Amino acid sequence: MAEITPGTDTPASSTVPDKPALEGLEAKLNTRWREEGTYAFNPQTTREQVYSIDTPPPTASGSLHVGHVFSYTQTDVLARFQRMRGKNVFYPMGWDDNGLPTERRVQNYFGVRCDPTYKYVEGYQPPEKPAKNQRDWDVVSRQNFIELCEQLATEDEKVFEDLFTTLGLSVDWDITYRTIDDHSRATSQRAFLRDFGKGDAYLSEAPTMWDVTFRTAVAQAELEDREMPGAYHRYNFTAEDGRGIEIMTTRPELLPAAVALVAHPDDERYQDLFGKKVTSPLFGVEVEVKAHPLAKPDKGTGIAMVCTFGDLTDVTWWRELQLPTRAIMGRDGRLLSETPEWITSEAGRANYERIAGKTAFSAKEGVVAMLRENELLIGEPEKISHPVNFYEKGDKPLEIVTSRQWYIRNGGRDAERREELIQRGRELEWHPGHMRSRYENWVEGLNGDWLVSRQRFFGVPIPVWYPLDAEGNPDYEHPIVPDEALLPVDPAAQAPAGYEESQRGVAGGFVGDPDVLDTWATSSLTPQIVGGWGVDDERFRKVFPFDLRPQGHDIIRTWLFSTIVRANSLEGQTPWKHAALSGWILDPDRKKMSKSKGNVVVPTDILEQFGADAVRYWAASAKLGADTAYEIGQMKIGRRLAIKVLNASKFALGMGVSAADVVTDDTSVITNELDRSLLARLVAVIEQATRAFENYEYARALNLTESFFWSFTDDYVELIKDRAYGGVSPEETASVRATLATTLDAVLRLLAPFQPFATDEVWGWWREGSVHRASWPEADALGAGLEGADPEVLPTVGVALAGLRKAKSEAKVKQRTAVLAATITAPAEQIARLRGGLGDLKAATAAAELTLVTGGEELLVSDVELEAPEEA
RNA sequence: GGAUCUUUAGCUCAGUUGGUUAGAGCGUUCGCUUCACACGCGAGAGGUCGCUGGUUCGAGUCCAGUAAGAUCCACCA
Repeated sequence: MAEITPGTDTPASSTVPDKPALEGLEAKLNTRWREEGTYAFNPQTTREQVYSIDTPPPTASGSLHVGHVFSYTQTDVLARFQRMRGKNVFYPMGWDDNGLPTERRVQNYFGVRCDPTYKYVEGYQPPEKPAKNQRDWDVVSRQNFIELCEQLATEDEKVFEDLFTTLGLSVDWDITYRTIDDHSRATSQRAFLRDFGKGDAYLSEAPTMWDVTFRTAVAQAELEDREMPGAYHRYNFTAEDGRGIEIMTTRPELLPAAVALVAHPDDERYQDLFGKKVTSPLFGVEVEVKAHPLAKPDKGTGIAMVCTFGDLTDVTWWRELQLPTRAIMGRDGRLLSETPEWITSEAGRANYERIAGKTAFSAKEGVVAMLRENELLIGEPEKISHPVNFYEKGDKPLEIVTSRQWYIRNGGRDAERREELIQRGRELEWHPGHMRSRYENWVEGLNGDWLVSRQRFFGVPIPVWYPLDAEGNPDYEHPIVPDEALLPVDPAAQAPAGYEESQRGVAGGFVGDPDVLDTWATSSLTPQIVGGWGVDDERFRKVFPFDLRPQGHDIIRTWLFSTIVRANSLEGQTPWKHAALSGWILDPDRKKMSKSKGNVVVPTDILEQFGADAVRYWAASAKLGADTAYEIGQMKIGRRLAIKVLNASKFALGMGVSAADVVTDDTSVITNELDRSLLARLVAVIEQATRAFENYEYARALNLTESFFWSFTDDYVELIKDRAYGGVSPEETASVRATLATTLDAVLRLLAPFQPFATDEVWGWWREGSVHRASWPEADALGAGLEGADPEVLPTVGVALAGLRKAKSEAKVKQRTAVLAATITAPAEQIARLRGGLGDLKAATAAAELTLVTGGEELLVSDVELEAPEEA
């Protein structure tokens, strides 16, 4: 963290080129930064010195997206600010290679399939070319599959690392992790076992949302609604007195699974039926009529058919009314092929056989056909469109099946814990603040604990075994857990302590839990994984709780929430101090960019086309949380700014400006009023930009700095050229040089978080080291040295300058055309300011005579006499 | 059904605790090869701040209502 002492004349690392350009800066400076360890975390540190970032690990097997560029730039800008403020920034990078996307990619890439019951093969080599037919794929053990994943991930990660370095992320590339590597698996399993030890993780047999394609249970956080066509079907149940009780349902195929009819307790129509039996049509099964306040009298006929299970309301009724379980939906999404024993009538059993083994869709057609044949259907089905639950990665509606699953307590079944988690959310500073309400909405809407077991093969195995009793039945009440020192383990491949592998599946032996953990069960531990929880306590204490969690607002309910759940359970606190929520990238039509819409922009192309500083400018112009249009125009502006930085710096340094001219507090050399005015404005910009950054409003800091910089180049630099070239006096030249040096020094620092390449390139022309290791500019000392300086001199002279330029523009002559005479009328105060820059104004406009007149309400330039145009 | 955000120039957006005549860039129009920059420079046109009320000496800004768009959550018979 060597900071250059301002004023020392140190050798520059490169010279000012004749034609400064952005091309090639990314490669050149990235090499230097890596060699010099510019962004390395210093482990010799105190917690107070550290600013730690819990960076989102991108899915390395996914495709590069312009959204990556957008959100990661926003984080990087904040990281660079903190680093310049003297923080020891802990900015690692992780790769999320745990989960379905990687599973699929590894399968297709190598032509292999994972079967956890297979034995590990040392030195396994996948087929040279993947077999075309999936049936011919190699079948490998979980450990071999994980190794293949790591192998492929290494290649995929290289692509991301290249993108991120080209983009200029100031990540410490020596600190990386993968969510499927040994350390992450061990951390995930250790955390799971700790939760289990405390009773925060538990095993339970219960109805769960089930994806019939992937054949796995899914959690509430992975659900999404999709609007689907459906139809209301009406038919009668038969009461004891022979009366028909009409019900309305969208799922007639579940009629064989009916367990009750439910109406509202106050519904007068059904008072006499409560407690009575009714019989289902077609299947002749008796069910009881029950009362429950969740039944809505105005919905359908006011009385609902409860099945096990059609939807989550059925689950509630089943639980609260202690209804029998009559499951007919298999885990493959087909009705059970065995006729259920509760259907006893001959006709009922014959009817069931007609739909046995069919998919939900075909069974529905079958039941409706039977209802029609028997003239039991009341009216025609009424077509509707209604929301249906889907697994976010699935393409068939979810079913509800009963299965034994692992859960982690998340407040979904416990008001006290829910309140605690809401409280944790309030301890966190949200940027922007309104994102907190999304978190609270989610927590308040939880309808159960977090289901973490998945019936998949690839992932972090659930680290438990079950003893088998004398009959060979697993004892789920007493799982066998491994010693933490042995983690990570694979219960499908390893025997628990005290058992031999030969006892697997044998009565009196053991069986491994076949499932893996939900990918979020590992992703929720990124602070623990990268912080070295449990293996490097010293580091963990220095980085946890993290200062910043940057992420997209779409994953508040998953990543952000689950991370809080784990930290709350494991550490009893909020895992971070600040959460920065990035917005979406929208295409120019204001639609979310996505692969399926075919409107994805490849980020490497735009980096190539505009340069990293330009692309970063676009990303950093958007506030946190703001969904932002993908806009090439902003990148062009960013590119223009970066080029301007190079050229304006070239000009200033060409005036003989050097590091020795930079002023920090002793401003005695700066005697000119215009110069003092510029610096007074600079001080204000530093103050405001710093405050904005402290509030995570980097876009505002950029805006302030940029505006100042353009007025510096367009007005100030144009005004002072004559003095800078030495056209007035040595004192005036010294004043200008000190002002140029001080301004350039500060502007480079202010822009460094946004445009790290152009600013560091210029830094190398006249300073030592990297601007990214220089300190953030301080306003106080400089401001004190400028006491009495009038910040309004420059803009007032600027108005006069514009007036004279306008006269030339209207006359359609060159700007360097001489002004023979002109009158400037203004109130006394402005006339006084004008005098401070009158010499520069005359020189810049080639004016021979400017008459100042006190009067009027605003500054007016009049009676401009211009030199006659030259002969062509 | 609950919650949140957005609405300012043709476009993309600033506008901090209410304070003179509402800003920027792009685009557009008219000019200029000015010795840092044609990947440039200068100048101009362009807005009753979604709408209706209210508070106030004063409202783009605060309050209430309303419209349109977007998002999150819940519901899913």
